[in-house]
Order: sequence, then C-alpha cells, then structure tokens
Amino acid sequence: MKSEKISELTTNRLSVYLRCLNEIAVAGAKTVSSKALADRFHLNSAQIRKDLAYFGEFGVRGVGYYVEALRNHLTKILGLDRENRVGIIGAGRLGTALADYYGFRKANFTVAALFDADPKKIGKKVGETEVKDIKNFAAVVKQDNIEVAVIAVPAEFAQAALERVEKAGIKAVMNFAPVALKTSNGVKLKSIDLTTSLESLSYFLAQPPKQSSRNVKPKVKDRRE
Amino acid sequence: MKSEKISELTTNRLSVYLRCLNEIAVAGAKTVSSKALADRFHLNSAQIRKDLAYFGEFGVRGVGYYVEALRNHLTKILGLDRENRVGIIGAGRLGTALADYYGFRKANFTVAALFDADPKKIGKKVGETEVKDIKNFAAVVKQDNIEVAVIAVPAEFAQAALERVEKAGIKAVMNFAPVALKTSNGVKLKSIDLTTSLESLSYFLAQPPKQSSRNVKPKVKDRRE
DNA sequence: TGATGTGAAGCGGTTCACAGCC
DNA sequence: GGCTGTGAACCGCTTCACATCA
Repeated sequence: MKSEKISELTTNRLSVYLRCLNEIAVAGAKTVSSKALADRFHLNSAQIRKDLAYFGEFGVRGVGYYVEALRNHLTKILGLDRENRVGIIGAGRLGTALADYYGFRKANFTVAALFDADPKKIGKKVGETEVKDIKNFAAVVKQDNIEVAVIAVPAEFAQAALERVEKAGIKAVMNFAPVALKTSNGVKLKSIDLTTSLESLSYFLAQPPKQSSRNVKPKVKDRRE
Repeated sequence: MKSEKISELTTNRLSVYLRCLNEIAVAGAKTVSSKALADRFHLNSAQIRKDLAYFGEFGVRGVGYYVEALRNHLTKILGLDRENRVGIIGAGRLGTALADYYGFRKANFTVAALFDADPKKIGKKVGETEVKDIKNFAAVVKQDNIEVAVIAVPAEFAQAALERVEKAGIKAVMNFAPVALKTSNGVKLKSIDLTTSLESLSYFLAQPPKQSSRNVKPKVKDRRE
C-alpha cells in the first residue's frame, strides 16, 4: 500500500474489476486469484495485483482475493456507496437519453435535473425529471445538492456551459460535446468525444486492409479498448 | 515521413487537429504554425509536428502549414472523404439517439439501418431509418453495403451481437455496452464505456478534496481528457 | 529569421520475475 | 505449493532541443 497518485487508467480498471467480480459472485465463487480473473476477462494478473495494492493488502497469499470483501472494498474506493446527484445540461436527444440511462443508477448517480435554454423544453418532464431553465442553474444546484454536471449541448455552447458549471461550484463534469474544454483548477473533466472516436474508426477503415489473419502475433490481446 | 505503425492516440489527435483547423479556417487565416495551433488549443507543438510528419511533409519551414491544404490532407488521411455506412444494433434510447446524431453526418457516416429483436420495434421508423429484424442482419449488411456496426444493446447481449457482426464480415465496430468484448483478429473495436467513465468520476468525488488552488503546479495542462 | 522535422531524453504505465507469506 | 505484493526491466508515448531548410 502506497499513497502515490492514482492514475485515471487505474480507476477505470477498478471499475472493470468490480464488474468482473460481480459476474464471479453470481457464479458463486468465494475467492478468486488475480490469475483466474485475468484469464477469464483477458486482463493482466500483475496489473490487477498492482492496481489493488495501491489501496490495501486485500489478497491472501496462496489463496487469492475474497470476492465479497473485494467487491465491498472496490465499491467504497470508487465511491459507489454514496449517492452522486447529477444535473444534465441540454435536454436534446442526448441529454434526455442520458437522463434515463440505467448506468447512472448502477453507479449510484441520481439525475436530479435537466437544464435547457429553450422555452419550449423548459417545464417538460423527462421520465421523473423536470427540465429547468438554465438561467436558474446555480440556484437549483444548491437546492438539489448537485455535485456532478453532464454537458450535453452542441459544441459551440459547451465552453459557456462549463463556465457556468464551474461558477456554481461543481467539481466533477462529464462532457459529451466534441470540443476541447478548458477547465479551472481543481475541476475534474471527463470528455467522451464521439466524433473523435468515429473519425478514428474511419481512419482504420481507410487503411489498406493488410490481410488480417496472416502474420498475426499469437500473443493475447490484453489491452482494454 | 516514416511508415511506422500509427497509434490510436495519434489518429484521435488528427481528428482534433482537423477540428481546430476548421475553426482557424473560419477565422480566415491562410497559414498556421504548430506553435500557434498549440497555444490556441492547449496542445503541444512538437506533438502536432510529429503526428503530421508520420503522413508527409506538409509544413513549410519558416512559414507553418497551409490551412486549406492541411485540412484536405487530414480529411483524406482520416478517410472522411468517403462515405461509411453504419448499422446500429439496438433500437432503444441510445440506439435511436445515435441514429440521428449529427456527428455521424459530419464524419461522413450514414446510418443505413437500425436493428432490434423486439417485434414491437421492428418496422418502425426512426427519422429516415427503418428498424429491421436483427435476424436479417447479414442480409441487410450485404444489401446496404454496411461496413461499420454500432452496438447499443444491453451488456448481456453485446458479445452475441459482436459475433453476429463479425460473421457478417464487418471489420469496424463501435461498442457502447459496458462490457469487455472479445474480438476476432482483424476487427477493430472501439468501446465507449459510460459506466466506467462515471465510476471513475465517482472515484474522484470520493477523494478528500485536498484543497485545490493551493500547491497547483503552474504548468499548462496539455493532455487531452 | 522562423518554423519544420526528428533523434534523443524523459516519463509514465505495463509486465516480468521473484521474495515473502499463507 | 500457491498466490500475493513489489522492485526492476521494459516499452511506448511525449517532450525537448536542435540541425535543417524556406
């Protein structure tokens, strides 16, 4: 156990490990070794051990990890044992799709409000959640204890949305607009840039298909996509 | 100009560069230096030069890059000058939101069909696009020249969907289901795992807030999120 | 002079390999 | 014997720094 800085790559993997453990738990196993986990889910066992060791000595030599105990540890480490209240900015297709995305609930994220500038949208309900006027953002954030903002507006409005978010004191932001946003210090921004992902796929398709299945190195592909 | 293997990190950045150049072009500049680009969009100038140099000597010493010419090069390199036909598997919230996502058009991706197994959804139209029976996937792929599949089904069905996709001969797949999928060789899989991103944000929120704005290193944050 | 293209250094993350413990 | 935890080796990407050229 060290108290170094934890990389985001590690926290992403912790999330994956938890998911894997859930599957293992359903299957009924009480313990699991890093090797078994790695083999089953195409991970690297040393990396699993190293990632976990940042947070404590959860394993038992000669045995492996106790599935239930490790699940609890990871849940706590990832903060999934406490509710995170979310405000989604942009009540368009994406924003509304996100508003009842099941994954939010699973991660203990509650969508407290949607925001938009369009008077035609304000006041409407999306599932349980009401669309509020973006003008009242800061007030609603305060009143509803919102700690996470999701930016789901067109690219040209995203920076302004981010600044509003920061002014309201929010420290964690997930951005879906295809722009590079500039954050203030202390604010955590995660961007999911679908455009870039698509264009990168497009690059792949544009390459001469260099006949797969020949000259393939037999090594297992361990890297996450 | 080398002909090494191009990393995905590089292709992702090419997409970003193109986006930046579009902005520059709108502003009317004819040339731009790597330094100017870097300063404006918080990138690293050496990295821009290196990324571009993989594909040719596009720059002019003492001058920089010709904006229009470079845009054309990048468009071609990324394969954005040819149409990519897409099939979306899963006509739920996410699938339908994606079906008329503007970013697809911008990357020259055309959503040719949506697929679902639910008889209630089959035959319905989402915008211009019809929802087809997943059973006919391979046939529709052939008929409509679909080359890209988007997996937008619940996690438990994603691996089966991927296998169907591969059997139909598709080589480029974008996956939104929160599972690690196993691909055959020669198939390019890009996964966008919202659950993992959320849980990683949750981790950040769960950390003791170590008083921001103090001890911050003044260095510019160059890394993309 | 001013900016590119690039070898070399630097850095962070991954994998190896093994000592240590159950 | 089996498996963890971890220093060391390794690897790939980023950044520096400069020779090169318009």
